Amino acid sequence: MFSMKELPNEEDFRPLVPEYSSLDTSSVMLFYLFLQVGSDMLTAFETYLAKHGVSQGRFIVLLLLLRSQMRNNGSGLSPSELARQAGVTRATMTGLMKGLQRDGLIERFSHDGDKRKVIVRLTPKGNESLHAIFPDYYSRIADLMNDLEDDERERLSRLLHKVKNKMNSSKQAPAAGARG
Amino acid sequence: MFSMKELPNEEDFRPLVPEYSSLDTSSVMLFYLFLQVGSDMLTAFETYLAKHGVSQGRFIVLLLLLRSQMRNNGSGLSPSELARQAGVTRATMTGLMKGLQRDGLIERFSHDGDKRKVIVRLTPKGNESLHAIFPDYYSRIADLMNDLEDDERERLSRLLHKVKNKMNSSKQAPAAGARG
DNA sequence: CCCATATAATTAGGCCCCATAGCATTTATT
DNA sequence: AATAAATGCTATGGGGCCTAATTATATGGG
Repeated sequence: MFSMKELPNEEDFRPLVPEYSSLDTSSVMLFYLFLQVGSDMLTAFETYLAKHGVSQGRFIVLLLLLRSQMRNNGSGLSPSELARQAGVTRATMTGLMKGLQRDGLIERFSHDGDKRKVIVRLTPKGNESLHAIFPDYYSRIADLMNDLEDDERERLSRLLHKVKNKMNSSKQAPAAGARG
Repeated sequence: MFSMKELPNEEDFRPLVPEYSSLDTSSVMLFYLFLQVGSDMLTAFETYLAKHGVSQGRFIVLLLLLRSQMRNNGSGLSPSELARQAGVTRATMTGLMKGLQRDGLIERFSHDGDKRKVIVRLTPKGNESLHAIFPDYYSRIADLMNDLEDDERERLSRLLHKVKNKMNSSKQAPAAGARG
C-alpha cells in the first residue's frame, strides 16, 4: 500500500534535479499522484468490504467464481485456475480458500476425470454474500466516477491503457542498468 | 493489492444490470482498470525496491526523512509525525523504524525539551541507500510515463485529481445506505 | 503540590496476504 | 516402465497493519 499524506511538490525535487539526469519531475509527481489515488481507492473499498466480512483477496476469489458460474453454468474452477486468474501462487490460493470454506462461502469437490484436481464452487451462502455486497458496492463506484463526463471516462480509460501497455512492454525490457 | 489477470468485460455485467439499479458498467470497468494498473505499478516498484533491500513502507519513511532533512536542514521528525505523514498508526511506525534502525538506515535520538519524544534522522548509510536507489528508480518512472505527451500528462493529472477530490468529499458523506 | 488527563513511544499479540520449498498423488510423455 | 509435469497441500517465514495495554512524561486545574 502506497500512502503519503502530503505528496512531494516541485520544490522538493528541485535540489535533486541537478543531481539526477533521469529525474523527470512531472513524471514522478504524476506517478505518486496515481499511486496515492489508487491506494486510497483500494483502502476505501477494503474498509467497505471488511464491513461485510471479506478481504480484497477473498472478494476477488468470489468474483472469479461468480463469473465462472455465469459463464459456464456452474461448472466451477480449479484452485490452480483461480490462482492463475487472481495472480497469486497456488499455495496462496489454498490459504484463501481455506478461509472461504471455513466461512461457508465456497465448496470444494473432487474432479471426476482427474483425481489430482479439485473443483471449487460458490455455495448459496457465498452467492448471497456477494449479492448482499453488490448494491452498495456498485453505488459507491458509480458515485466515485460521477463527476466524470462520458468523454472524460473515455479519455481516462485510454490513458490508463497507455500506461498499462507501457508497463507490459517494459516487463521484458527493464529499465537501463537493471538487467537481471 | 488488487489483481485480476483478466478484467471483466461488458458481457460479464450484462446479467447483473437488470438486477442492480446502481450498477453503472462503465464506472465499474474504469474502476477495475484503474486498480489493476495501480496495483501492477505498485507491484513492479515493490519488486524493484526489494532488490535494494527495502520495502515500500520503509522506502516511504526514508523519503519522508529525506524531505524533512532537505526542508528543515536535518532537524529530523518524530515517530508520531512520521506515522501521521505516512498514514499509519504509531505502533506500525515503531515496527518500521525498528527494522530501519537494525539495518542502520536511521537513527533515533531523544528530544531535549520533551523527554517523551524521539527524533528520527537518516544515517549516512540511509542517505546513501536512497541515492543508490534513485537513478534507476527515476529512470523507470520516466520510462513509464514516456508515452504520454505533455498535454496527456496534464489531462491525466486533472482527471486523477477529480477522482481524488470526489473521494475526499465522499468520506464525510458515504454512499447511500452506508451510514455509520 | 497533586491528581486527572493527555500525549509519546513502545510492546504484545494477532490477522491477513503472500511467497518459497518441499511433499504426495496423479497424469502425461517418451 | 521411467521420467517429467501438473495439482493441491503443508510448513515456514516475512511484511504490513491493527488494537490494547504499558511506561514515561507533560500539563492544567483544583
